[in-house]
Amino acid sequence: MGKAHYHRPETPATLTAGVTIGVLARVAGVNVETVRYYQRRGLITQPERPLGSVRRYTQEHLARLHFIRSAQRLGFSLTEITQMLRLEDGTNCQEAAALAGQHLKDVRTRLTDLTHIERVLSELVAACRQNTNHPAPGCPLIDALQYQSGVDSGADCKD
Amino acid sequence: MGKAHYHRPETPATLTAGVTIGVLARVAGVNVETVRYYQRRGLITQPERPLGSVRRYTQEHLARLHFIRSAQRLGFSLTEITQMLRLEDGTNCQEAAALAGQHLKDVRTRLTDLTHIERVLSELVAACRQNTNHPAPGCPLIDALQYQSGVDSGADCKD
DNA sequence: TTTGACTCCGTACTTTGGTACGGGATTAGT
DNA sequence: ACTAATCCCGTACCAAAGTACGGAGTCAAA
Repeated sequence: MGKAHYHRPETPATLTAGVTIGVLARVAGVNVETVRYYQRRGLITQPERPLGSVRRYTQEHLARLHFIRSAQRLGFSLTEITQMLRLEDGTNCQEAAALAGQHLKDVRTRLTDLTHIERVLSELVAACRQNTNHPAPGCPLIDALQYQSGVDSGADCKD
Repeated sequence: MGKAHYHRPETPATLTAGVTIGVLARVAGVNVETVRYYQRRGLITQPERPLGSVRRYTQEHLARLHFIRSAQRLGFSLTEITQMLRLEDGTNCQEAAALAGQHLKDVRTRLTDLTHIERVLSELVAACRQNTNHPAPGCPLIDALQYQSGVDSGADCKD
């Protein structure tokens, strides 16, 4: 931020004429290498190079990056996002919903597991905190891990 | 299971005299390579080789493996487990609690994020499912990702 | 025109938690 | 003693989502 001595015309909102990859990345808030990586994975198209010059990116590329970031925030993997992008015209709403529904199932499983972990862990931490007075009558946390009773989270029942 | 033509004396509960890595791994329910990997990471000690023979593992190694698995079920990383193992004598209960408390904070953050994701996602899926009748009036899911309003999970507030 | 910043491209490296492979040593059953 | 199964050890590989690097080309301001 504010490190460049001169600035390229960093059209912040419009970028109508097409911008370089660096500007696109800055506007989208990602690393240049990330944009290249997405291109390699086929998540965004690579514009043609105008006669031995550098590539110019447009609004559509920025929209794609927004799409990807939004989906990532919802926990979709790049593979899942790739699948969704095949349905991007919006005419395959039910397919998209099926995809997201499967993902939602995964999210709910993780949620259940994490809830259990939170409960066990907070109980153990609380027990340790109440142990302050005595110097070494054993540690509830270490003991629980040692003898694994009640530590079973059920999280490894993957099916 | 039942594939070996002859069986090594696979002492299931006692393993007092010391067993080979393969037996240890079977009893603990992990892969042999996993045991080696833990050794490389310093999570379990490597017993001496008695005069050009193979290493023998004891109850303590099995206990370590149980400890590691229990901690993993609670979502601790191997790095965190390494730290906890330094406190394994149980005399540093408060330190252990501090470590676990930090982890608990992370767990709660993930829990909050996932809860938000679950809500947004289930709403979007429900909206898509109600969209059945019309062929192509736009897809709520795709649209939400496209224009990223309300999709913000807050999950990228890493601090 | 020079200089500094940026682009392009391929390749390699990162992290986490392991798994797989290959060749030589050892061990156990017969 | 023979043979099959293990062990040992180093190294390479896997997924995911990038990050880093190096050299050559290009571009824009002074």
